[in-house]
Amino acid sequence: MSIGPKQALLAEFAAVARALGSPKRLEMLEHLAQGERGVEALAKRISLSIANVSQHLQQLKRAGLVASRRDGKFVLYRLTDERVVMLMRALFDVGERNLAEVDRILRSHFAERDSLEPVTREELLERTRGGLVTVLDVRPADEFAAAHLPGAVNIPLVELEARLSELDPRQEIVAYCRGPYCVLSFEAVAALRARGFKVRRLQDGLPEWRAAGLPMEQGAASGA
Amino acid sequence: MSIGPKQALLAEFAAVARALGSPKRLEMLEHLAQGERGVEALAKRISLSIANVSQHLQQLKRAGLVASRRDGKFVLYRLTDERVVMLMRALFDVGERNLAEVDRILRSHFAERDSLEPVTREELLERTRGGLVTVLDVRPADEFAAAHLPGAVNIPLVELEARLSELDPRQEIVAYCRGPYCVLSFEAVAALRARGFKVRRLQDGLPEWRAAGLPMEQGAASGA
DNA sequence: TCTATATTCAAGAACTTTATTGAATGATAT
DNA sequence: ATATCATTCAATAAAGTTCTTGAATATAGA
Repeated sequence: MSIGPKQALLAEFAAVARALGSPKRLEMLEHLAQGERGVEALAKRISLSIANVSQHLQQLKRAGLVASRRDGKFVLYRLTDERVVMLMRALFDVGERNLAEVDRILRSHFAERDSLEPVTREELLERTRGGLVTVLDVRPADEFAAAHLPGAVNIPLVELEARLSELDPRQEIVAYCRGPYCVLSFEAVAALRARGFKVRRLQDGLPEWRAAGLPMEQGAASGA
Repeated sequence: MSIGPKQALLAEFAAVARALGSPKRLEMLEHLAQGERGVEALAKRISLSIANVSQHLQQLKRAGLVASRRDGKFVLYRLTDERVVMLMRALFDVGERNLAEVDRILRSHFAERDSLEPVTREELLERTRGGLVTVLDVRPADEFAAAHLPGAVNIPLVELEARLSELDPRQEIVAYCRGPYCVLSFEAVAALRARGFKVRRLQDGLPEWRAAGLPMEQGAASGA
């Protein structure tokens, strides 16, 4: 008896899941969710050899999670579509709710997590309409330039200490970065709170914002 | 340098993805999505040794995808929550949209698929209110008994040919089974169409209905 | 055409996952 | 207690995955 169409389909879907089944590849996907990246750029960010990154990218491509195009000497990779962001969100969601170990890590490293009460996209949209909030993007400048939330100010986490004066201590700040588990925004909130700022984290990051079809801005300078 | 909290989190999420990365386990999850099952019952349905099924179940459990409870001599497994159904849906969705091979399989085995224009949950809800449709559950009787759509008639696929007289040829029929790729409902639609019935497929199956928080019925006899 | 640069391919060692087998555990009923 | 049945554990061989290394392509510019 040969395998039926159902087993064949499940085998394909399982292959997609397997492509998601490596921490390195998840990290690559999170970076690609910010925008297109070349192989070397990715390799640098996640500290892996170029050949190795290339191989991981082939796997992601075979699984239909990323697509690529050539631009001169470079090959640029990107997520195939927003469905991939949704899939990652669903994966993280299950992990966060059902794995004790995840809970432990979140608690031990992001102690304030519970008290932070993250801001939802809808909430942020309403508040920005009133002009009541500073939206703070703590990702590196190049990622900010590629795309960011409308009116956001960019202060990469590493520069935050040095550029505190750019922030108005009386206005509420909403910080965001790459995604729901991007460490940058957690640390930004911790650092700013310690200095008496009124800060909260955006629940998701830029990719989820984009996947929700909400407007974005491009370019280096903004808001501030 | 030790691994940071981010890598630790991604490692956990990757483990969840890896648990989904086997066709057999996906098949088990689809069955568990219908309701609780014992180890032996599962083993029978997907033709795998009991020991093997048990080991797969341990993996799914470690990944937080299923939970278990003991009932006398039996250990019954179930999905941890509806988030798992959402995750599988997101996975199938990405596969269906982005993998040429999936498209090929769907086309070659379910030629009518495009012409079928599946009925959405919302659409079905509206139509049942008007009493215009026969809702047909083509899953085996025991799965039907565990839970089914309100007012549904149960005719397992294998009995369909013999029980055609139970269906009213003038009324529109909406067939459903275990999930979006459950073969049963595709075949039921094909068989009934060949006999001149007006049939369509429900877009999803029972698990998605449940995950959406819609009402269900239990018990063997119903509707008809 | 030749050279430099970005990426991919190929082969191999270390490690992980899978299916199989048979033994061990845990709960129930005699 | 003992026997019985459902399930899990442990050990193993086969298959698959990961990372590394060095060679092979493909493009751009001289």
